[in-house]
Amino acid sequence: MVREKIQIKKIDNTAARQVTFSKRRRGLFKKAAELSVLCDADVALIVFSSTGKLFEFCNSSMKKIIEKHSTHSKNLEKHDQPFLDLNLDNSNYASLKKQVAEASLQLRQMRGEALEKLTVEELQQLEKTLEAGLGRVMDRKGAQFTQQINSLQQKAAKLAEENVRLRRRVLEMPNMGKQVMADKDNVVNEDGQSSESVTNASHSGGPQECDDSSVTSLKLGLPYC
Amino acid sequence: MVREKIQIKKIDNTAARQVTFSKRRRGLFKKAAELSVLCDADVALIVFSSTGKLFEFCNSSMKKIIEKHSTHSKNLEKHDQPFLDLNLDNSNYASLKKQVAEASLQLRQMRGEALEKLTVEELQQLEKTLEAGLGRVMDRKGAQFTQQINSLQQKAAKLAEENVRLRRRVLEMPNMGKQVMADKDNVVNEDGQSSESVTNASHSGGPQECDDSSVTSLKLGLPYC
DNA sequence: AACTATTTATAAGC
DNA sequence: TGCTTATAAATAGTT
Repeated sequence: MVREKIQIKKIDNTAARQVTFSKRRRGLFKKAAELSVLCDADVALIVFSSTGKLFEFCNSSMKKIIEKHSTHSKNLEKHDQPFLDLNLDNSNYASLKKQVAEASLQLRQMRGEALEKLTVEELQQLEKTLEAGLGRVMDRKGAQFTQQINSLQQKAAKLAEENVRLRRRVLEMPNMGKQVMADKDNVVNEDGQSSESVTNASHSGGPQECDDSSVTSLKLGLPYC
Repeated sequence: MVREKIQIKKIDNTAARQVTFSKRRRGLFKKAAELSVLCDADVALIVFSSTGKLFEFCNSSMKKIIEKHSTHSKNLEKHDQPFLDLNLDNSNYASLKKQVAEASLQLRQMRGEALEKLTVEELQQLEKTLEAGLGRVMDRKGAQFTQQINSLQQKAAKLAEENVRLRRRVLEMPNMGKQVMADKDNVVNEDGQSSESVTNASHSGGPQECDDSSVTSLKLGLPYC
């Protein structure tokens, strides 16, 4: 990266490797600390040198973060052997309790309860989080509404089409009288949900005028004809 | 580090913080990986974003490294009573996991994540909850501000009172000269936080005119005299 | 460890 | 999110 670009592969020369380890380790830990401060993140960094020496960094409590990490990855794992799991790291049990308590408190605070112990800064942070969440929820709701409206419009369009077809049929058979009734089984029913209004329409009399009143029930309030 | 050098302190702007988090996180993980390869080191890096999202890197097995780390630091920890705790109610373990999962999901949804599976009705409910919570948080914040202001006003009033008393004393003893100095120990110091300005004020000379300049440092910017 | 030429990382802006 | 650019930081090789 400097006097000459290097390949990222194990440095053969032991002395050189140790020097690079020292330099880069310092750089890495500095970056880790900066990230945790700048971005308010929880960072845990554990490094074992090739000689087995331990170096670690954590902006809060290493134990806490490791527990949090365990819980996170546990959620994704399958519960193959719960007993084995328990015996192997029973420390998780206590941490789970803590997590439940912590999550409950957070939930309560987001609902506006148990705010007494929060500082003004924490309240401000909470407010920001809530505003952001609220914004996303409202966006999502809007999207859902839009989707429903689109779906209804499509359905309405199909029904209107079907309606036109039915009316044509009625007009083409001006003398068939009650026969229209027998035809209702042939009505195309796209998805079952609208069958009621469709059959209602075909039930509403035998030969009929092409007046708008027999069609309005299919408009669903949308600008289709 | 670039267009402009930045101070290493929490980035206030949420959007900017997230952008920086993404960029620096990538950089940090790259460096961690390079260190592990170049220097044949064991590296484990766990990062939780401020929104609770987990990012991790490990050149080998996270579990292994954490265990290795535990072994190193376990020399300091005690094992209270892991067996007792477990045996007494291990049936709760699974339910605790469920609770954590449920609470996590709820928290994420309140933060505006994982909304895909929610119906419009659920979204509406969530929105109401968030609005209510936000309202309470803002109320609380306002109350906190009010309280701080009141407390400051009271403190200011007391200081102003004390000031009047001191000035009177000074006026009543026009010929005592340096004696005022010996009186400074009687100055009421409410909480220690303002002692500096108070003592400064009483230090600012012996017998003095009742000019405003000797009082301004006690006004705390509030409309008291 | 110090030096420094160069590569990398990245802050700000779009 | 990704790209660009100007500049700060990191650092490989040398001493």
